[in-house]
Amino acid sequence: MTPVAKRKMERRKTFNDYIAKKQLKSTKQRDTIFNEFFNNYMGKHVTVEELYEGIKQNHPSIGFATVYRTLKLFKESGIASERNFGDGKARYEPIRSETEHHHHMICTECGQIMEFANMQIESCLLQVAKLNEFDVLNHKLEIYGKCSNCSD
Amino acid sequence: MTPVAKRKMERRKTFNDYIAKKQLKSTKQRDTIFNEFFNNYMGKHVTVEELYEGIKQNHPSIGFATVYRTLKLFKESGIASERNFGDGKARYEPIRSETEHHHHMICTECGQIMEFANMQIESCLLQVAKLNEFDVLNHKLEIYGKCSNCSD
DNA sequence: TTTATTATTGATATTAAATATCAAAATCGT
DNA sequence: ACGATTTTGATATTTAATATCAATAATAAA
Ligand SMILES: [Mn+2]
Ligand SMILES: [Mn+2]
Ligand SMILES: [Zn+2]
Ligand SMILES: [Zn+2]
Repeated sequence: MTPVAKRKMERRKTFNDYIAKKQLKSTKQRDTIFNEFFNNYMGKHVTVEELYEGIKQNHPSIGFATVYRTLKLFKESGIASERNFGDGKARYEPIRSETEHHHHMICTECGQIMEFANMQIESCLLQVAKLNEFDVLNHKLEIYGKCSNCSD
Repeated sequence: MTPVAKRKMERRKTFNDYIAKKQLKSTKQRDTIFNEFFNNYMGKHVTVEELYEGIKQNHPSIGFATVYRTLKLFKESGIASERNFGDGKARYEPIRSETEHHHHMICTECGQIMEFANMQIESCLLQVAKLNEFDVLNHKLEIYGKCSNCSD
């Protein structure tokens, strides 16, 4: 089994476990949204509206509210992250592995989003928090500017 | 003259210059809001609503829209920063010096906001950007978690 | 100082994203 | 299959941000 396929199963299990733990129900809609999101938006940062429009193509009966609620569920269960890049719309992205962690550079010109990770920044940050006796739950680092295409 | 008083004059000049350059007008309301904001909210992160409520005490005729627009003007002229800490409300803070730059740790329990600066993080960040040929305009780093009071 | 021009103000309306409501439908343990 | 519980999709509500506009104020010109 490829690592991608393995991760796919893990994610499914995590979600199913969450559903079970919270005494929620498995539904066709949740399945559909799960598949659409994790098959078509890997490495993307999609808004609720965008995902809804995408799903509507093949599943016209699924409502916006259900997509909205299901993405929230993905977030709560730890298989997706919510992001906010300052345009007033929440974005969601699949979490690629249990341990991965990254930040973003957002081109203010063309909207392109680039990802990066940096161990040194992460450890500096934890050190700062420790120094201030601050118990870190999560953090975000965003760089805004122009990508190489747009800064010519 | 104390450094604080000096900075006060600089800020006033920066704002006046901006007003002049953009062919805007000096008004009593802008003066009032300027004084309230820079006298009472140094080191704070105030929402438009909060500042408006504060000003209303002594200046009941000043409207919300004017406070809103004036804070935007402060931002545009470079004497205030707009911040967004994930509660859906924009916050504004006076810029304390031409060169200062800092980030935030936000307690998700009590809402306390702590500031910090870290040169190492800043240089790592610029290095990452350079590597990706990304032209940095600005960036933000926020740490969410529990402050020492709240994590007992 | 009066007048003309242009910008500002404050009240109110609009927008847009997030979230709440609710009756009908679906799920699931028995 | 039944009954309890949750979900769904349509729609309504909320809220912060922003737009509109007639009355007013600030500045420039005469
Ligand atoms: Mn990402
Ligand atoms: Mn600050
Ligand atoms: Zn770009
Ligand atoms: Zn706290």
